[in-house]
Amino acid sequence: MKGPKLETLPLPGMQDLLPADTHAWQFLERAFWDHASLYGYREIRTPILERIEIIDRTSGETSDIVTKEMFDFVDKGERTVVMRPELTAPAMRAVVEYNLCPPSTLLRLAYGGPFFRYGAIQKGRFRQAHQFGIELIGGVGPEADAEVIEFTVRFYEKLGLNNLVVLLNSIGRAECRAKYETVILDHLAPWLKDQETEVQDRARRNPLRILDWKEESIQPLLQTMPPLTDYLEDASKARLDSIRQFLGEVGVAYRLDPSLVRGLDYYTETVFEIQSRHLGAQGSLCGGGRYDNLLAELGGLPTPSVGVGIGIERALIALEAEGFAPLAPRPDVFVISAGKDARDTVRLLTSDLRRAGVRALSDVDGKSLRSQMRQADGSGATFALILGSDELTSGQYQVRALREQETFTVPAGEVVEWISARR
RNA sequence: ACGAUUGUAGCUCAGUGGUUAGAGCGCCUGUCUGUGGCACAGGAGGCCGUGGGUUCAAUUCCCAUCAGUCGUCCCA
Repeated sequence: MKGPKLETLPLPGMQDLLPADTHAWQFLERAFWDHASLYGYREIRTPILERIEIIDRTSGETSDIVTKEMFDFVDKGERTVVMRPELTAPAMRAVVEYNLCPPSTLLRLAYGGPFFRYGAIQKGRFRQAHQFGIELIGGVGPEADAEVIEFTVRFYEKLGLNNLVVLLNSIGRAECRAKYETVILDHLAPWLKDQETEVQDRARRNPLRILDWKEESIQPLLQTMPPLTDYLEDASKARLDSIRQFLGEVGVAYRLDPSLVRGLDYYTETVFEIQSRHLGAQGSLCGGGRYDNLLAELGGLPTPSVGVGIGIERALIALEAEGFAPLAPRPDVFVISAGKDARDTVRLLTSDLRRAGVRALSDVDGKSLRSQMRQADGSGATFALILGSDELTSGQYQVRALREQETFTVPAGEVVEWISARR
């Protein structure tokens, strides 16, 4: 029943995480959840599939993510569904549905999981990627923005990531942004006239994103354009100033970047991003900001909120560049049978050791003593416990300390405790 | 989407228009009747990414395709 050879590679942009990789992931996951609990953030888990409207309405119909990077399809119930391209909107959908954040309350949510974007693939960019995130929902004050930013910076500090740059900006509230967008278009009108219609469309669809454009010919114009800061409402300016003050007070370094905008349309006022010098083109490790209108967009009560998404793959790439190499857990003992007589005892003793909380391995194939010693060595076990007919009759077991190359004799009845104490 | 580059052993990579395609590392067995790393010897393991074309002959040359990597765009 052998057909043509199956393609066993994962789909483009998808990754298998092998045992050699998952240890670093587990390390990162533990670090994140420890950190989240320190700040009082509690986990929420939502489905990977979402109704497409949830994403359309929130991410912005003009964003790249919605227009060309959606993993969407029609399910058997003829619903158009999408593999979530980010985690904030789904979490907020749940907040609305279960009214998790009634008026005048504060809600701290954390999450971690996969998201999907059908985009180009390169270093640090996948079609299935993973992120952690937190959302501080119902927080109006600039303290909320500062808390989320500091949370993120401290998380990276704990991981041992240095060489980070925190970029900070305010893109204002909707009214102010609308005003500024006409300023942008006016300023660029002479230049835009000579561009292809595709470029003109792109500009009109979302003028703010022009700040981000990398085209050479537009750079001089961007230089002379009045900054968005000039058009911010007083309240937005005051918020930005307070955030800067709060970050300064706790020693979080940042850089104001007036050209920082985000790819998702739901942000208001505060936006920030943290970059690593290690990643080059994909320098952004995480991105976040304030989204005061998102809950209302989803049909909930207007609820000011701020959050961040932290890319797991990118954190790992940055960690690796810093020389981070997590140690795989090693067995405490490898139990070896010298000759067939001891196999039963080996099996039972291994079971006893494990039940006592000792990481114990043994051979399952009746291999030679030498082979078992090699397995023990290769496993990185601290001890090799050797059982043969001599040991069975004398009741004195031999325990070999593989690193120290010393052999101890331990009475059979005490061997579990002996190893347990020394592992 | 576009551009560059690469697909040969489990891994890293040589190599050739012509019989059985190689190395290092790793793996297995033995030298060593009950003690690992070191050394030595032996061994297993390849539709040379896939499909087509040129040719007496293709892993090698050509085309296509799929996939990886890197970059542009954008982002986590």
